Amino acid sequence: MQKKWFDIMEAQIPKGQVRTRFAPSPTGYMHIGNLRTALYTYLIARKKGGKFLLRIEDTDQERYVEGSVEVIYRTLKECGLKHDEGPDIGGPVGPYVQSERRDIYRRYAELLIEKGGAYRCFCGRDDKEDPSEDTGEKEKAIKKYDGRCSRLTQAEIDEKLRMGVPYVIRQKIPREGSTEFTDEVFGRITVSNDTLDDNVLIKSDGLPTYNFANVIDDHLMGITHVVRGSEYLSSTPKYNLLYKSFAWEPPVYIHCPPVMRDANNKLSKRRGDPSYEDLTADGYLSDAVLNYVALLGWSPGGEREIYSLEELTEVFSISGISKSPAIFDIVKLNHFNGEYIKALSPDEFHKMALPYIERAIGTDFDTRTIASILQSRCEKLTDIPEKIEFFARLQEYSPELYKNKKAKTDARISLDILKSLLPVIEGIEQWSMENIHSSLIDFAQSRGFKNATALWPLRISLSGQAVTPGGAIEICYILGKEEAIRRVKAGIKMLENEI
RNA sequence: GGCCCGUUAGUCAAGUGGUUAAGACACCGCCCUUUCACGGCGGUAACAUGGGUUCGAAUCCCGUACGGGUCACCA
Repeated sequence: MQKKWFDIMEAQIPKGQVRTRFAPSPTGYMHIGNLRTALYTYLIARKKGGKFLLRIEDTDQERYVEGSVEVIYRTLKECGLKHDEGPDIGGPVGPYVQSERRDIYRRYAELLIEKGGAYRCFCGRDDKEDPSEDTGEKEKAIKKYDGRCSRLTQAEIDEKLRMGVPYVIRQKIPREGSTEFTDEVFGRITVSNDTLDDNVLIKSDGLPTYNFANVIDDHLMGITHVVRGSEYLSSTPKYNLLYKSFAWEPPVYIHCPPVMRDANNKLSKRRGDPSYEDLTADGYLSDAVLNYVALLGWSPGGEREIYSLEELTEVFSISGISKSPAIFDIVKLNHFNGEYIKALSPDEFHKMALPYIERAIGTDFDTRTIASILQSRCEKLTDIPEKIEFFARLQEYSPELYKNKKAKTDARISLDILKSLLPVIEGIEQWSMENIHSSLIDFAQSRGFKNATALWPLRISLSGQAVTPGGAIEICYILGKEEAIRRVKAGIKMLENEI
């Protein structure tokens, strides 16, 4: 008894395990919404002890962008979304790149024709409209394909085939009845079949459309849970009809609402919204981005917000996914990032901050001390340069800065303090944080000043700015004795001229 | 336009017939502090709307408004 080719294919499908897939198109960058889809997909697989696969959907050769597959690999890796099967690591149901599965789609399309779920269409491109450009108040598509080729006789078909008339393969949608399915997020959805079109399954270039490739691959790869954006919600009935024609079991569907830039528009790279790599380039930590993104459209239910990937795996549940769109709020991401930065060990933070520190002020400073005063004060790594610039270069500043209500200082008091502070600083033998600290605090006490009163003018003279990372003592230490003295003297001179 | 879906503070959101309607970000105030920040404490602020059902509705039903998705040889 000879086995049919499709029996052989079927036999390879892994059974009895949860299998999910992230299936991006290689368009050049990782969209935030895509990253979130990848995360949820990963989480569902891990939570149920299943497999998470990566599949590249490159059936549209016009949109293919060179190098974008690498972007996908890199992003998944940086985020810790490790896939179990994929183009780079292989697996039992490869190939994992759609353009390499051409023959498979072709054979299944023909099988579908035999089963009566599809037909060849010789009509040629009907040049409907170019949907990429809005022609104002365009007539909305009432133009459904009328299905005329589905009524061709076998003789007519053979004739056209013999003459080499180019064709596509279209899905044959029942004209009557309705199709329904249950989405884990949106619930039961029913649509009338007459709203569905006989869509193209195999294009004239021989490659499948998403509509087809997706179904074939998900089935052949044993995908049990399909996670994707809600834009696919309305075409899902067509996919289910395909499953039905093949007599295959449809997967569990999990459609996610879009991530928005504002109330009316999706996040859009074209309109300047950041992608994942824009964010990391801008000083955001992968873990923070991932944590924030997890909470955009999903909630664990409690009050906690900070979760590592591992913890997310524990608490994630499909029922926590929201039906309504969520607006991406960079301000809240900043907060998350700040929290992640604070949670870093001093060593880790120093390592991450070092390039930014060196770029801003060179290599002549005690970068560990600088990092230590920076860590609780920045939300992004890119905040660093502007905060520490003054260490390298004291900018001109206004004597007004010496006046401070809370510290109870003005120019005159400041001048007095600076003058008496100068010998104190000059007298510090061992230039250590402890010594500077005790000398300065002793000075304030012996003169009966509040610490703030004594240290405000000092910090101004050292930094030339009202807001600095760290206080006078840290800044003194970092600048070094010689430079500190030089700046104090400059401050004195300035105040003398002022008064 | 047809079909599908959604709507709790500025934003993310909890909430599944009875709550003083959580929490977080942002904002404001106070405290702490060598500034800012961190931290602590407190505050402003929400159930789109109209009808039902019910002793009782943010929660259930219907309508309205607003918003989104989709209607490709794109995914």
